[in-house]
Amino acid sequence: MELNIRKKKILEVIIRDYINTAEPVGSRTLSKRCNLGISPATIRNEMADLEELGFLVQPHTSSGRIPTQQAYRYYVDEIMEIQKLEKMIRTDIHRGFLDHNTELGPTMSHTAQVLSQLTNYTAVVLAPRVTNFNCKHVQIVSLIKNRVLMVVVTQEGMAKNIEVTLSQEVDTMLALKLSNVINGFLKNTILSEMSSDLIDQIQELSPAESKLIHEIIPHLKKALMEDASEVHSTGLTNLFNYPEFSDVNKIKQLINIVQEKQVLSEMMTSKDGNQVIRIKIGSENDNENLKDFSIITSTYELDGEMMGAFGVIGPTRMNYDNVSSVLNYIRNELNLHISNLLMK
Amino acid sequence: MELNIRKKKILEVIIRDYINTAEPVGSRTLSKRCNLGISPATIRNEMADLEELGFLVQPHTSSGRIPTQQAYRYYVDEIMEIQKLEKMIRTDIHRGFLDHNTELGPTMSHTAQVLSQLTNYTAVVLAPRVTNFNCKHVQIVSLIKNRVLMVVVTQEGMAKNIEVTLSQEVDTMLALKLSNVINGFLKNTILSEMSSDLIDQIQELSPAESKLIHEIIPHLKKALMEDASEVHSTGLTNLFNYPEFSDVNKIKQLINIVQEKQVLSEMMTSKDGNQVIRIKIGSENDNENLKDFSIITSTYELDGEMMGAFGVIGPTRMNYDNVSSVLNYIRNELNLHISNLLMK
DNA sequence: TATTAGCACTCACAATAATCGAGTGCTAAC
DNA sequence: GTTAGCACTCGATTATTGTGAGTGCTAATA
Repeated sequence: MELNIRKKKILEVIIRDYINTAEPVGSRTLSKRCNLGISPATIRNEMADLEELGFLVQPHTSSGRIPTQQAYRYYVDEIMEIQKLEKMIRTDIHRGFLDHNTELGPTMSHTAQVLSQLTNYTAVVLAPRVTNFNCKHVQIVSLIKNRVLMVVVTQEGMAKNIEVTLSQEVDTMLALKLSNVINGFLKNTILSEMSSDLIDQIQELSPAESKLIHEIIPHLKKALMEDASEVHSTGLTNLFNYPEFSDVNKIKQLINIVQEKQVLSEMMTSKDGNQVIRIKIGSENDNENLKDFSIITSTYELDGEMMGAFGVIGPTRMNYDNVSSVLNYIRNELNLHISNLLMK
Repeated sequence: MELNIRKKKILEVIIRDYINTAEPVGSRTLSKRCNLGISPATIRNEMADLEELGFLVQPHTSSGRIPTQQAYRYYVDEIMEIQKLEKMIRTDIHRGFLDHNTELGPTMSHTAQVLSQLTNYTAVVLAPRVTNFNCKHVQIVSLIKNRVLMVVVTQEGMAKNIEVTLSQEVDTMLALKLSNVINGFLKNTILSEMSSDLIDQIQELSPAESKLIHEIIPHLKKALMEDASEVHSTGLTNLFNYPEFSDVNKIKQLINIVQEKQVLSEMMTSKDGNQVIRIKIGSENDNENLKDFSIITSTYELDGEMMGAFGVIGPTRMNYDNVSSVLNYIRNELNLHISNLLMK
């Protein structure tokens, strides 16, 4: 859908204004704000056209107009240009990361913190995942009697704990031996290909030990399949200040979103073209609870491999420009620091 | 403060009624509800007395009366008796725990789930802590280059991860050796007593290894000092249904409480006499955000040693009877299952 | 033909007034 | 000591009225 230049300009001003004020925009106000030198009457005609085209609606006759989701989509696709962040803010962010890049956990929470602070919306950050594919090393630690902890270490140097109860008691020595067996195996192939048959071929195992390995492997596989990557969220209460969230039900929806970590995680890591910054507006979201929100996400990488995701949840009346700029810069920072952190 | 029997009865009925309805209680309604065969006028006189004594207030002249915090305190101390839960509910809870007692984490989240479901308030559960004192075993796992993971295992068979970056690269073999040194030490004493001098006395270490141990020990001590016990919370949105929480600011307070895990954890584990069920009403709470809430907590033990805590946050107009009964029973269940889980 | 001034009309919102009713305190009788 | 009766209070609800920012339409204008 192509709009003529004037319509485009008018739409832009309306959207910008509504994003700032949350108030329906009328022709008179608009005439002052946009310096096209056209009268309210003309603007009224244009607005009527834009309404017919589906870009605007009136909350009630005789009020100003507000943008539809279609308008936001048009704005994001055709009008908005992602600006570079101000130099000062950039250096601020950069310094902040330098102060928090000692460990993975703190880096993640710091990212969430910065995101919510800079955007004034709710931030969500997904920590890197530990999966079947990047599992490099497994250390089995005896906990007590027949309970053991399996520590899975990835190629990138992340770790994940898996606790299980086995059929037999495992002491420190046995735990060490079991670890060695599994790690010997991991030298040649990935975990998901470790089948029952392959286990039986391992020579050095007593029947009891073999039985234990047979118990352990499925547990490992299962735990690594589950997308249990940590989700950090901050600034939940930021949204409370916006007029559209004075309704308790909206807040309930928001809390439900943030608590359904599984869903959130899947949504943020699913591919969507080759977009670096991914914008989902209102009902473009599959999740029912997100129908009244917009969510802008991005991902961070290590060696070209997607490690995790992060983003911002806000009203559909979101400051798409600013959030996009912020995400864009944070993405670079995160890529930089994660690689420093994990590969150094 | 002692009240005569009639006053006590009247106060009780008012509190019960207000807890149910959240509406100020008037003399007429009351006269019907409590079967003492006294007229509204008499009740009015008694209510005037109770107001003078500080147990009741009127939101405005010519409305019914509502209980003060002092009234709730009196109710909790002098009137309420903790009932045994219904047989059916008890067996339900018990079965639920049997289905979820395979691992510690799930048991904790399940507890939170049950609590919030049975009470309709917000539930908080503190997982057992790993500290200097119960630390039995430390396993050092090489992550990547000079980053290692220290897995601390307690006497009770719980584990905690601590990630650190050291000054030198540590490979698998070295990690094993360092683990052995520390564990050899832990056989005789507790971690907090491992001083610099003692480290220097260990014979089998090369200078480089000694240096690493010198780095590791403070990290361990520090991490175990921090009260970083996991906090599970559920049923945040339960409170939204109560009329006193239609105000967004109240909700903000609640969210702040639940997010300040450190504070919550300290508050719940601090001793308070020998009370099994601890009730804090409104401003009895030190935390500013909790001034408008009541919180009822309890603890669970293993071998007489406090392991963790759990509780419920709700309006001061809370159903103290029911919550106390539930906590009481959950406490027993938790004691039972935790000991099964950790010691079996 | 596109633009604009003018005008009658609409309708949410705020302010004001009227009504209602559950509740009170007080007094006098039981 | 208890209670019936009564005048009174005051928040909540509903009705009424303005107000003003906005509209669409029409006719004049460039």
